[in-house]
Amino acid sequence: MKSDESLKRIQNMGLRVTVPRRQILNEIARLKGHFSAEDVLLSLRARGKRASRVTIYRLLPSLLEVGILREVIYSEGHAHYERVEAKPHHEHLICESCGRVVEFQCPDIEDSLNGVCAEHGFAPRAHIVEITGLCRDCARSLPDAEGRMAMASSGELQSTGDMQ
Amino acid sequence: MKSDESLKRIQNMGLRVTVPRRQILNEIARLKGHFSAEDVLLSLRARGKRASRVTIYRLLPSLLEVGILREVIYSEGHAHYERVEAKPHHEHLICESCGRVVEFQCPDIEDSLNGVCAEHGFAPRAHIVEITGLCRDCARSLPDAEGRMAMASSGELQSTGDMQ
DNA sequence: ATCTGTGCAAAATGTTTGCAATACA
DNA sequence: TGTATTGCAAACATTTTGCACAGAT
Repeated sequence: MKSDESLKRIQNMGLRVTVPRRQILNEIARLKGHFSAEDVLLSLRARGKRASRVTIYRLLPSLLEVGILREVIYSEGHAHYERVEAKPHHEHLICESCGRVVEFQCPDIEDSLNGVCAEHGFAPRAHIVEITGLCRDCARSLPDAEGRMAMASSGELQSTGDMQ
Repeated sequence: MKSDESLKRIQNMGLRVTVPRRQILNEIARLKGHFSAEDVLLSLRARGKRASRVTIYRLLPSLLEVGILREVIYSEGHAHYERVEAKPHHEHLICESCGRVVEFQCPDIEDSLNGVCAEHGFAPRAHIVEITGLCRDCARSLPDAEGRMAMASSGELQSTGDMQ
């Protein structure tokens, strides 16, 4: 999405178009993957722009609200975002050892979530599906990954085959 | 689980059994639902015990590691835990308006996650599935909350942050 | 006796808020 | 003009760390 279009969107929600906001939107428009508020700030500074950290923190929720961003990756103690239009919705496999994040899509899961919401009369706004554990490489290289293979859930959520 | 058994488990992983640890484990053993580090502290203090906040923060990760606790509820800015044996694994519907948390189980989702891990050669340790939105009551009482109800019953659960 | 665990105080994160100055509409 | 927005500094909430002392094995 061009940042012009984003500007129009935030304008439509009654927000003013300002220089810092334009800069932030521009910066976000060029970010590819996941990013934090701090990432946006550093990225801005790297190109000599000086919108402040506070302004970023204040703008991000609005960008969530108008659907320009979505929140992702909840298991790391701080907020991560990504542009909604940058890629189709997906979930994450997060390696606890090397930090690698693998994305996946799974229509079946979406369907199941669907059903659950319908059952409970729940109006969903967003969902998180994250699996944490060891990626193939780390599972191999860590000599004793015993204990880690035990699922926290009742299900037997174990890998059987080779990765990717 | 009796805290004796928990003590044995942490002993087996090379940790010493101490008074503060015994108190913390005792307190956790009587907690029913979700709780934070702070909850444990307050709960301890309420019964005149004085294990420190720091000790709690240092013990919790070990309890995760030995499978006495699991982490739950990631979308609130601080860590929440629950006893693994307290209830079977389940996922959460979280109302953004009233804060109510509804638990649900869904074998189909577990199966799907299973499949995904197998495909990627990923060794899962835990997973999070959370749906945030509006519970039935809040969806009704909030005057048209930005079209959130749109798919509540139609069965079209949309992607994260993608509801507009 | 040894070495781990404790707890205080302080630091480190990540995020939010009060307020005076500024800039948009 | 009038109000929303900015940015600084300071507050905040949660979690982590340095260090000297206490306690478990």
